[in-house]
Amino acid sequence: MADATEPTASADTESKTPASVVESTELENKPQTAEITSTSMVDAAEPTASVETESKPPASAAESTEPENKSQTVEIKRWADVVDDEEQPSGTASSSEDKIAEELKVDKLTIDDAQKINKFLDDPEDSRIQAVTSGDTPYTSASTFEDLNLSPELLKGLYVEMKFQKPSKIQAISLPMILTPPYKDLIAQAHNGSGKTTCFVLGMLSRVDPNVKRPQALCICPTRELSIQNLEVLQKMGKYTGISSECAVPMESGNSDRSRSRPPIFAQVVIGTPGTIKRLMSQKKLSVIDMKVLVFDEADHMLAKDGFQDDSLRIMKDIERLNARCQILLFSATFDETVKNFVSRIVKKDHNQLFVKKEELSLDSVKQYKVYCPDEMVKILVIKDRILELGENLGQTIIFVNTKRSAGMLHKALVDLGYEVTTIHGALTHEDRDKIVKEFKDGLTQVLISTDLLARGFDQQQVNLVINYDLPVKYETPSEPHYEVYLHRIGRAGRFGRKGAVFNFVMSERDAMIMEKIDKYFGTQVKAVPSWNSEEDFKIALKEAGLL
DNA sequence: AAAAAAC
Repeated sequence: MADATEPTASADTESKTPASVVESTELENKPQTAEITSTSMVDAAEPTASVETESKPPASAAESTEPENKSQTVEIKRWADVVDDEEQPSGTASSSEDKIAEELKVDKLTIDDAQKINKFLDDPEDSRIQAVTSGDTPYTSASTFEDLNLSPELLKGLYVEMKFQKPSKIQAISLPMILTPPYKDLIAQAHNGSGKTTCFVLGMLSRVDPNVKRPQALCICPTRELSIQNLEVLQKMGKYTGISSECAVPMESGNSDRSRSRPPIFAQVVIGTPGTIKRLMSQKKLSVIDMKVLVFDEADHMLAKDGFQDDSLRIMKDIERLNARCQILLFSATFDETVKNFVSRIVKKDHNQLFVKKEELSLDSVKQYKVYCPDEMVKILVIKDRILELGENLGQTIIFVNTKRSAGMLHKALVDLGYEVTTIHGALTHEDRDKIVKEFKDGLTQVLISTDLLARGFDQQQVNLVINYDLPVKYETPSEPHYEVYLHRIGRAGRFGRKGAVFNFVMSERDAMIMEKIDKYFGTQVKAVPSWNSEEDFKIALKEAGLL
């Protein structure tokens, strides 16, 4: 197990973002001014956070300095974690505040500071999130959940159920923007594992009027699995609020009731996939008249041309027609330039935005490697002799492939060799998919082969190893890497700042080129494992990654 | 000719 590193994150600083304005359209995301007032930066960071689907983790926590402690806090978990309990903080030093202060003066953008501070505290190169706010609404980043005026029931859910202690960086920055009237739209990018889910889940829960027994918050996700996972987080966090919620995903294909039609939805919060939501709306089984918040998780994909753009826009327009002021929240770890431009045009003019430069998007806690494999047979041998043998004690592993066929073939090859692995892809029945995911989440299976079905958002903290059996490439131009998918895949390891390793299998000259392009794009230098045939080389790599 | 979603 690796260590549990606990991330921490935190943003502590409070920065206020002044407004900078901007029209989004024109300035892409260049933030404009923002100053930061850093008020206090005080504490070291500790984040706690959330569960999310993705984001960057921070690392370590240090806690010694903790100023306040709430009595209600139960255990401390750090960055996002929900589940895990291992934890051990590492100490980061509370670094001298002066240093921090010094840095602070320098900055320009808001959230940047938060990161700088954090940098000193824990994670060495942390990411900077650039914020661009519109209008003159001032926002102060939240150093504690109390700063957010959440209901006591919701706070209890955060501390008792989620075991969060304080907001992670993205939470500290985005929550005030989400919860402060006037409720502006938000486009938010944050690292894998940093706690984005908590941001929009809290946003949905806190904006629901408990007295109105009709749907008031809707969250659209790219897969059935992610919808279910997000609903579970919401139900846990909102346990004491009494707010009702429901999943709107395709019904069990169970033989028995296909005929029985789905009943109308009255839950106050609805989370689901685009097709089902669209259908429910057209059948008038999902009323959007009281909708206050519309969330798109993995928003870049949901609004991409080759993603769910049509369904997403349709849903968005149907809601806005009845409710022009419905707040739209877009979250993802990735937003390529094209999508970024597109989404900033479809949200309201006075929206706020948070972005992270692509060069700062890779998680430092997750070490990336490439392994030259002469042919397909070698790839299987590497999986068998290196990964399955060595990896057993390292936590769980996800092996990504590009096609369902590839998934099936690899699965068969490994099973024939006597290994226990499970495989998931969209051609399986919903029941089988649910079962495979549950077994993996329960830790009953160690190695999971998957298509990009699980590339995004899947949150299983025990995953320390990710294998790109096939490198992700663009469908239209297979010689080009699919940068976003790559980032999402590797983000399945290193949740919340934990350590992890990624092995990219490079079989052809084309693959080598793809890895080069990936390095260039993200500003990384993925190291090569000298020989696929050397157990020692893999051990060194894993040791370097902190897994051995 | 893919991944997923779903009619």
